[in-house]
Amino acid sequence: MEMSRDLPKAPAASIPDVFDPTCSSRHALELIASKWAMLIISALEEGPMRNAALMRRLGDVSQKMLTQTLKELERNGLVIREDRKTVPPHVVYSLSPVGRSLSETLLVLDRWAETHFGALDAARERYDAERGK
Amino acid sequence: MEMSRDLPKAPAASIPDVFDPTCSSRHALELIASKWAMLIISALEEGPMRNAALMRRLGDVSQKMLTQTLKELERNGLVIREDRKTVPPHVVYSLSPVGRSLSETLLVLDRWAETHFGALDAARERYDAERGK
DNA sequence: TTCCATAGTTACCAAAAGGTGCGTAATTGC
DNA sequence: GCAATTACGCACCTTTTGGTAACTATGGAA
Repeated sequence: MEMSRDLPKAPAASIPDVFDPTCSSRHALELIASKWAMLIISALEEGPMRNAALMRRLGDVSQKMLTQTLKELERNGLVIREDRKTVPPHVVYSLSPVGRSLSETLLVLDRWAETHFGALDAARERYDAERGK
Repeated sequence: MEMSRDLPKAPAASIPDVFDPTCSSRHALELIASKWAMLIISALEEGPMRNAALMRRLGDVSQKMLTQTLKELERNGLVIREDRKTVPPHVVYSLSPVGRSLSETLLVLDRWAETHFGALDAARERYDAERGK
């Protein structure tokens, strides 16, 4: 426990702040600021799922993006990947506790989208009508 | 109020569902699933701001992306742009009521990121250590 | 006269996101 | 022997995102 006498540059164990570009909470935000990450987390909130089930639930995700996004979420500890190492493959994805804490907020966001998308559509139409086509 | 006798194709005024690729609530989600949109909305929650103030608050956004993102948010009715048409220019951005309803949820997300980014960092380090670096 | 300030725009470029299609492994059922 | 199954990996391509730098307008200050 170093008691350094002067901390000329250190931001004093700086308070976490998403507005601080050097704070890695930014990275956390950018991780979920992705088209598929949000939906995958929300989907897994309904329970553990296999690859094919997730594809069906998300509707139009490509195999590549699903795998890729799941890998990133697993890497960051939000999703748990259980590979039963059988042939044919049997892999089950589920939320970690941290992932579950996030899914609650994301479901609120989903509900916001489902509630207000009409207002957005209307605003967009109005904007495009008067301003540029 | 047309009482059509049969609706063979119409999804019965389908319940809004972010998992439905044809539901424009998807578009609403994707709008905010952007690095800067989330932060801009959160920043404007602190009050109306001018271009320069937003740049300072966000720390590392480029002028181009700030303008571009603000324009999209304005187009979708989340942000209000007030141009006083003076020289030098004086433009004030603020949240619309719909934008404000969103910002509440986004602030929860910000706080989630600020709370859990440490866990994500640790998980990432572990993952990279054992699996491919 | 020349410079500054503000909030842009535009052209140009690099990087990342995202899609399609093909190959793969080992076991089960035909 | 042969096909189907499942969850990928890889190569190739297009689109979107994002960054830098240069240019714009105009009234007031130096």
